[in-house]
Amino acid sequence: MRSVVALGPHLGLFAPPMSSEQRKAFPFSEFEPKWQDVWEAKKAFRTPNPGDADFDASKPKYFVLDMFPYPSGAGLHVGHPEGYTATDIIGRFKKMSGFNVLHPMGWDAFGLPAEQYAIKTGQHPRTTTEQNIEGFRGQLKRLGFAYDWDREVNTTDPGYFKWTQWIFLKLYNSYVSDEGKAHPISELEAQGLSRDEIDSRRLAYVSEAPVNWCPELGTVLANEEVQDGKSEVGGFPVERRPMRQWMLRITSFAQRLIDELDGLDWPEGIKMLQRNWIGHSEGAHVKFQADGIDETITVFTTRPDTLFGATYMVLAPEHRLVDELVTEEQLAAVEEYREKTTRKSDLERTELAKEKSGVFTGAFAINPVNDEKIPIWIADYVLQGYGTGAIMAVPAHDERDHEFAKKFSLPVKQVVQPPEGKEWQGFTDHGIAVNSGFLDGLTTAEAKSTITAWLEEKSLGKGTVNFKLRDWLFSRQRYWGEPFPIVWEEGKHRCIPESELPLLPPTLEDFRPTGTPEPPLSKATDWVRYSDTATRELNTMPQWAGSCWYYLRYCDAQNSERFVGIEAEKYWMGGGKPGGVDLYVGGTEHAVLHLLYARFWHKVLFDLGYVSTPEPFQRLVNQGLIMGEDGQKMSKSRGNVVNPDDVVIEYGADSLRLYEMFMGPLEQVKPWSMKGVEGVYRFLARVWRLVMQQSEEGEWSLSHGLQDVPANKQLTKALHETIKKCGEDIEKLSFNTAISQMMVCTNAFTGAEVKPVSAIVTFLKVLSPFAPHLADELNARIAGKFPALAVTGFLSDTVWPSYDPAALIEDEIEIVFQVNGKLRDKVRVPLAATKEEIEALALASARVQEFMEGNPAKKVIVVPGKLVNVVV
RNA sequence: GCCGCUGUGGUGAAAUGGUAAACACAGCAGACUUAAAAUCUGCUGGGAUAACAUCCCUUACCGGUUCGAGUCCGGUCAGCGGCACCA
Repeated sequence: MRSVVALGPHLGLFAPPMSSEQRKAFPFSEFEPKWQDVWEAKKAFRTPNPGDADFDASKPKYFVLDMFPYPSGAGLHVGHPEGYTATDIIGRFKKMSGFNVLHPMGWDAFGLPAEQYAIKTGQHPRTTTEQNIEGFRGQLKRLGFAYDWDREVNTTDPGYFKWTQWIFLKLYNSYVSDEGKAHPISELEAQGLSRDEIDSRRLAYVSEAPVNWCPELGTVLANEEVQDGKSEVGGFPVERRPMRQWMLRITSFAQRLIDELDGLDWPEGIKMLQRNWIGHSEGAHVKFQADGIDETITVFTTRPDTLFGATYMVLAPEHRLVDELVTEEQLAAVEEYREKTTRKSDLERTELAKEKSGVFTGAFAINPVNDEKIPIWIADYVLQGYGTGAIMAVPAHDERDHEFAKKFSLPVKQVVQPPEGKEWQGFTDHGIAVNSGFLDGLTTAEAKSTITAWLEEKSLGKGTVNFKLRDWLFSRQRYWGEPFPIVWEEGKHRCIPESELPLLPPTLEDFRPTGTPEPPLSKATDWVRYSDTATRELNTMPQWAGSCWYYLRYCDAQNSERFVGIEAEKYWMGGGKPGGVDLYVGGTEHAVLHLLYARFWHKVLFDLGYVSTPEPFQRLVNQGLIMGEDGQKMSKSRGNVVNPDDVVIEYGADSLRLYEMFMGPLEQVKPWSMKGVEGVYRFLARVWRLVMQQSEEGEWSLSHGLQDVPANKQLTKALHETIKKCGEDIEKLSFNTAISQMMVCTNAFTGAEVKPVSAIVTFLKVLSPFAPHLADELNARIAGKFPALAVTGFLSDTVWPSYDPAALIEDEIEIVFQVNGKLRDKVRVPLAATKEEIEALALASARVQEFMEGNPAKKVIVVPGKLVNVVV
């Protein structure tokens, strides 16, 4: 360190520090902002809609979507441009290939972080949100993305959330029919159903169920937002308490949300995550008569075939029948246990999962299949929220029940015969029913259907499908979100008329949480008062609301009459496939939450006839996380965060774009490398020098090597291979291999003395989706001297070049000779050589004969154009 | 524990069942330069050998299918991600 300091002044004396301009291998910092300005001024990426004068209805559409960002104060992260560059390349490529391309951008700007930042800094969230959006937009513009900024959406804009509220009204005023489709609630009114009956069927309804209350954040959270008993945002403890909340009946769509994944081009892994999350599980409800009192307890089981082995029953501590069942002697113990479990957070419950706990209620139930009296226990390993909150315990064939029975010395009775050599205790797989009366000898599958039919016949139970998915807790006690278009009067809710939308949040000086479950909107006393007798709903919607339908708004972002114009929606979301968006790129972190919620809303809108497809997103691709240079996840605390702005200043936007795509497959997790950025930067500089040359004084001018001559055979081949491979690779989102092909092509041209102009212009067209600034700049420079050979206007408006298959064919090809599958010799043969000729050549090869060691060829495999394998 | 994904040079990676390691990074050598940077050229998986000749080995590990396997099938191990008392 000391020597460097000491050297400083010396270097200063003999070598005055070069300006950074001179050190640059090509003047990207001059032309990149210039092109960005020109594109913006000329609206190069404006996308006309059906009905617009310049709309060409004969072209097919391509809707390519990014998961829109949450504009934080920290600004863009290198992870953002990864997906955005991928969609930008695809979008530009599709546009050049004759599609009308919709490639928009917007802001998911409501939500907790903005509100908390505002609280911390004392600014209004509207102010900080606007600042953050400014910052993000500026950063994105400096990367040269081909967005149609006229379609920008912002979830916090009243012109946007008016329609979020409008969709909520649709949910509020809809129910799900027996066929599982959403219908207007007016149908129920026409049937003369009572107010209470109607309210109990709305897709948006009020519930008093226990919810996840986070005192630190001052809000309730959805199950999906709670991880291990802590809030996903901030990691604060979450406790369960009953509160009056708005819920959305997503469970009514559970089966469709599973089934309709089939028609989507999504990664199997993501489909699996959604299926698991929804958690379809087939089984049966079984009714047990309580002994001595007039109550039945219904349990859910996936193994009705083991009913004969049920030796006790367990209810969740919160089960509504516990009070009725508990006996005098057990009352104190039960009370104590329930007290203890409700105090426990979810975190503690799972942490203590290793050790089973529970208490006997003193009551008994009758096993309907054999009239045995079995004890009823309560235990926290049975969850109130799943199934019926009660189980029949079959300790012989269920691990949890087995553990519990051992701890409390409850009887264990075998009812399934495992295959030879397996212990029956704790055997949970399928086998043969034993000790089970009329089920004996049946396989598990047969026993299941037999007992289910028996139960149904006797009205003791029935086959059921149960889901893990719960209804969606849709209200939050915070300020920075969409207010509900709902008012309360005499304890009843009703919606406000659509004409009163958008319902703006009140202007509040103090929007901090109240510290109680009372939402901050309660502080706006004037706003709260809707009429003399009615007050407004005080909760706001969760952040997910705005992102549930933003892709629809992009289709027609300025429409003030409708959430999206009918024609615009039909065109951009249509196309004959289940999903409307042709390509959706984003991170895996949204695999269950956003993607499930958006699908749910979309299906409701579809059923009600507002959109034309049953699914929102046809093809989904998850980009992989970009790790820090140290291979660790990027984070401020590790100090390994790469700021895209710094990369743009040092190497330019094209280098950043190209590097992000060259790192490796889009979907893969991969570490950042500044050396890698330098590598693609050097590649772009080589492309620059194909066209430009530098004088001694450092002035750039058009290269003398550029000449209006046809490319020779070798260069033509390299060029056409590049056109072909890049086109195919872009479709496959295999950008890294497309870029390496462009490098191969560039290396070939660099080696050539004379640079044929029109071939280079064609190459620039291929390069332009990846490095649009450089490509447009070089094309414009070429146009100065060769106006007839260069593209007029922007390369993004030109047509993607086609390749000539004939140019790819070589006169001679290399054939590999193998003996017993091992490479022994290679020869070049004319392309026209026949199979027989090649085989003869192989057998005549000295090397081949040497390794045949005088043995006769048992078999000769000839793969034309590839190889000959001689088997001896 | 269950489910999913991934294992290839020093590194990021590439390879319709057909020449493993394209393209890049790092490294080494050379050209240019007073010198350096930049640029250009060449070499660069491991081993045997006097050898730029030649041979052997090599895609986490074990086995199978095949004329031929990084690729297909079965098993094992490791890493990453998700779910986790879901009855």
